[in-house]
Amino acid sequence: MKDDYLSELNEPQRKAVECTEGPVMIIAGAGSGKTRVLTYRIAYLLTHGVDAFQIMALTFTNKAAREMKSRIETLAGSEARNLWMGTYHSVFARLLRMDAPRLSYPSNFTIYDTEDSKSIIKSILKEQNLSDKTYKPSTVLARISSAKNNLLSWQAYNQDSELVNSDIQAGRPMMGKLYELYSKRCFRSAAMDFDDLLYNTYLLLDRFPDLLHKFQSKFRYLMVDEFQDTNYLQYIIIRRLAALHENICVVGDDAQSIYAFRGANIQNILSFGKDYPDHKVFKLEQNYRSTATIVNAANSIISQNKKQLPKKIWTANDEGNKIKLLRALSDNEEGSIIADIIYSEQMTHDYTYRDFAVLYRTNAQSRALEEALRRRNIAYRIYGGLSFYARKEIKDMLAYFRLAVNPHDEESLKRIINYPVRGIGQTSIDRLIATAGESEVSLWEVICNLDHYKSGISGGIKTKISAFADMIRSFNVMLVKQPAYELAMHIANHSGLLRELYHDKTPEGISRYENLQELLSAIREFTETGNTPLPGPDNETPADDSRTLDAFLQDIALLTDNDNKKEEEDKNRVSLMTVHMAKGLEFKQVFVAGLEENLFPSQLSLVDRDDLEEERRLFYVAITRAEKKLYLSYASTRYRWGNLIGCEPSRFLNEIRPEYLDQPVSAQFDSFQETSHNVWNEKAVVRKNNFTGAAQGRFKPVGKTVNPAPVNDFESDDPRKIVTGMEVLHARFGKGKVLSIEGGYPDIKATVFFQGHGTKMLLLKFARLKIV
DNA sequence: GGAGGCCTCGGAAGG
DNA sequence: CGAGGCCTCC
Repeated sequence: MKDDYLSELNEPQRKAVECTEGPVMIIAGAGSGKTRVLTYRIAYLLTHGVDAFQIMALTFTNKAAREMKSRIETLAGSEARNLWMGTYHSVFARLLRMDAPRLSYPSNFTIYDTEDSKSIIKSILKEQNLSDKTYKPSTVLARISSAKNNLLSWQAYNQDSELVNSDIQAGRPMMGKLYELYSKRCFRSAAMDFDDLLYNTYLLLDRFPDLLHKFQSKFRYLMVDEFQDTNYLQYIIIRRLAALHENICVVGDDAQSIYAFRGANIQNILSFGKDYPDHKVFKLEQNYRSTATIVNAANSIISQNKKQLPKKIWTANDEGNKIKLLRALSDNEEGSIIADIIYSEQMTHDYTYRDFAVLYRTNAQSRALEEALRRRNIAYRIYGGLSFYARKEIKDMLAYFRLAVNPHDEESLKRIINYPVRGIGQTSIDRLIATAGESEVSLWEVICNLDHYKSGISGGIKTKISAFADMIRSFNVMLVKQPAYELAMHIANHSGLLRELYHDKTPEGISRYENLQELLSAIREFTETGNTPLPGPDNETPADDSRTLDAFLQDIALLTDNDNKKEEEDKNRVSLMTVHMAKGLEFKQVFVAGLEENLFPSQLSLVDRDDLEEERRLFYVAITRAEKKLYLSYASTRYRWGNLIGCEPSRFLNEIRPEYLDQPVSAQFDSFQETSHNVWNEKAVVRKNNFTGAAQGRFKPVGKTVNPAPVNDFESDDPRKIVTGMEVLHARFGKGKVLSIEGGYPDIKATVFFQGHGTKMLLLKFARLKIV
């Protein structure tokens, strides 16, 4: 009875679920029920006598972990909460919280995000008088990151003549030194960056055999999702952990590896076979998601790649519709066509907005799509963009919280020592940092002992610094006895941050204040219910420890995506996102926009064969998101950094066998049927706008204006009325004069007279007009 | 300390 | 073109 759910699986899926002992590799094609197999496998272990805390399951994202965990709970009961399930970073951070003191780190170490890391590098560059042009912080960080992911400490890095020479060749001889300084600075701040969470876990297991043995015995079963996106270091760690029991199960699909540019290593799939010669392989090749046409088209594309594991994805689903090719004259028209189809599909068929997704290669493409959807009042949601916890005001508040927990955290200290303003200027801060660096102690250490360290700071400022230190210390003292919410409120009020934002009555200021309130409510909820957005297993956390601000910070440190936005996801909206973000999702109808050479595939990938193969896998991921209908669209012109450029259809379109398409791929656009939306909506630049009358001072031209010309008299502030009579410059027709207009700000359709070209209907862009 | 000017640069993105 | 960083000026 307890195994009822197994009947929902097909033969290969069931075998993969039931083969729990020994090394197992599951190759799971797109739409083959990969997540289902993984969840059922864990549920199967739980219902067959394995304790949840003996299972470690690693996922690619927090979201995947959360979803899988709740599904396991419905299958196998609340015991599932005790699983060690999460991302590599969250699971390893939890290990490190237990044993970091072995590495001379405190258990309450701070976790630095990428922004913190870059900021450290910037300040090191400044101190070392190095240019951030030759040493771009992102490049330096990437180099350090890749060193750690190849198990190279800064000492080992500097002894590796090949690396040192390649840095010298690249004109960056100081790279090794920067790695050293960066590592030391993180250590002094009692902080780890994302890579340290992996690297230090490795060190812990490598240096301390007792710990290695402890964890090896504890975790009898290991499972790894999205194995194709695992990097070398991650693989080394799980191999170590699995060495005793060798119950290791990896699940992945080489055809969907789209993160090689970030260190993911498909090679791991091959290494697995060598490292575990007696491993079993299960291939999940039946696709349940898509129509036969879509599956076949996807196969015809991916087969162009040389590097791939042999497998044959098939489906028993209906043939379905042919793939629709959409050709547009411009990026804006592409948006219009897509929006029109979405509108009519949901009107005439049994579809609703949430069934649609528009996928694109670059974020910049979203603008034209958004405008088209907005114009038709179609609700949409853009995935990606700035996450809640990345906002300035949130990071400021969190910096206070982090300092209360760990005052040595230099990045947080620098961030808020003079925010709100308390008269500690940049010069003083620089002096303090320099002093800390010379004495090799933390910034906090210097601030607490101003008279001991010779920093050259005057008495008056010393007093201010000491007052700040006293405040932080008082927060720190409250940490142990105050519940998270009360302490957070106390800090928000006594730091002056809340007051600072309360008095800012600009729209942005109000929004920032609201965001802070939202953060405080989240902490309140955490304090009252213990709920955090992160699926952290809590069985080993002492109960009295679980509602402190410290615990809250730990829970959110590794949370970056738009989580706890449950109600957002319930809304009925069209989804807009990059193909990368779409991995793991599925939609009834999918549009892939911008299928043009140099865009998808991106021009940066065309130099390198491997990059092109990854680009093709990306395309494969895009089209396999579709269940029922797939549309591929391309435009003949597109705005790129303000310039209109000509585009050709993507080579990928020609790699699809023509029988799966509704029409041949063609670069000819002449025969395209005009609709009300695609007449002449190419952008024109407004050349002239010296406003007079009522609009003067209300509308301000942003950017350069040329050739001033008289503007019609007007009474209204309505920019639509201002436009008439204006001179515009068009990419194709040159200068013209606006005769009449329709529509609304900021996109106004105008009839324009061009000498030699007659009158044309144009879309005028008013993005350059700012209301003041 | 904040607003505005000038310069640079431009792929995608989890933790 | 537009975002972000840095510099200057008030």
